[in-house]
Amino acid sequence: MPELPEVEVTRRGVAPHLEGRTVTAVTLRHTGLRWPFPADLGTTLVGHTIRSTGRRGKYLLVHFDHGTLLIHLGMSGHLRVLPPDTPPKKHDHFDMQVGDQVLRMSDPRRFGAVLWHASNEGVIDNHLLLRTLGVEPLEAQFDGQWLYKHTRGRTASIKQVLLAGDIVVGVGNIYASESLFRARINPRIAAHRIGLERYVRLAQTIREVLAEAIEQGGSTLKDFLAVNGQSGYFQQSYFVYARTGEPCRICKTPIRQIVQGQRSTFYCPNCQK
DNA sequence: CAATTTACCTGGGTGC
DNA sequence: TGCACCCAGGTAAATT
Repeated sequence: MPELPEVEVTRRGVAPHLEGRTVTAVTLRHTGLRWPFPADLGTTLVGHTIRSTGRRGKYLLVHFDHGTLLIHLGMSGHLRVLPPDTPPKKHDHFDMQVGDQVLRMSDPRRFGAVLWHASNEGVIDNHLLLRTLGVEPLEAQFDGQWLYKHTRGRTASIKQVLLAGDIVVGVGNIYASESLFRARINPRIAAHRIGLERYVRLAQTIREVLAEAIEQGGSTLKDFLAVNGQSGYFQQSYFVYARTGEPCRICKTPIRQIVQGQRSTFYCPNCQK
C-alpha cells in the first residue's frame, strides 16, 4: 500500500510528464473514490498548464496557476503515464490527458481521492485535510526533540502515535514497524514513557528507512506499482514487516505479530525493548 | 477539551 | 461454486 516513499516515487515518476504541460482532456469513469470527484473537473482543468508537482504526507499535489489538484492513492491506488489510446481497465477511474500522454489513476478499492483546491481558497497547507498533518519526516524540523516534545501526554503506544500522523506524517504501517525495529524500541511502549535519547534514535531511523525506501523505488505489496509499471524492491529489505514467525535477521528470535488499534504490528521481542 | 477508541468505506484474497 | 470473513489508510464519530 502506498506510504510516503511510494507517493514520492510516484511523484518523481510522473513529474517530467506533467510539469509545463497543458491539460487537454479529463475523463471520469466513476462518480468518485472516497469522496465524489469535484464537479466540472474537466472545465476546471482543461486548457490550464501544470506548473509544478509536490507532496504533503501521502498527498500528491499538482499545482496550477489557479489551484492545486490533490491526489491520494489510498491503499490500492496507483498512477501510470500511458498513450491516450490505451484501453482503460476495470478500476481505471480517472484520466487527465496532458500533451500526447495520459495520466491514469487506478484504484480498485476506491479509498483514494482526487480533490481540487482553488487558489482563492487560500494556500494549500490550509486545506482541511492538510492542516492537521504533522511535519514532514525528511525535513529539518523533524528530529528527536520534535518527537519528544510532542509525545508528552500521549499515553497511546508509540506505534499508534506514529501512525496517527498528527506529529509526523507519512509513517504508515510498514515503515512504523521497520523504523521501530531499527531503533530497537518495543512498539507497545506508551509514547510518553520514551525518553529523548531514544527519540533521537527513532527520528534518525525513520529518516533512514524512508530515504532508503525512496531510493529503492518503494515497496510493492499487493497493489502498488511504480509509474513505469515496474515494482520497487524495498520489501526485500524488510526486517520485521510481514515476517511473522520467521527468524529475526539480527538474533534469530521468531518475529512476533500483534494487533494495535486494529492494525498489525511486527517486531522482534528480543531486539526491541 | 484533548486524546483515544471505534466504525466505516471497498474488493481481492483466503478458507471453509 | 459460493460466501463469510479478514485486512488495509485515513477520516469522522463516539467515547474516555
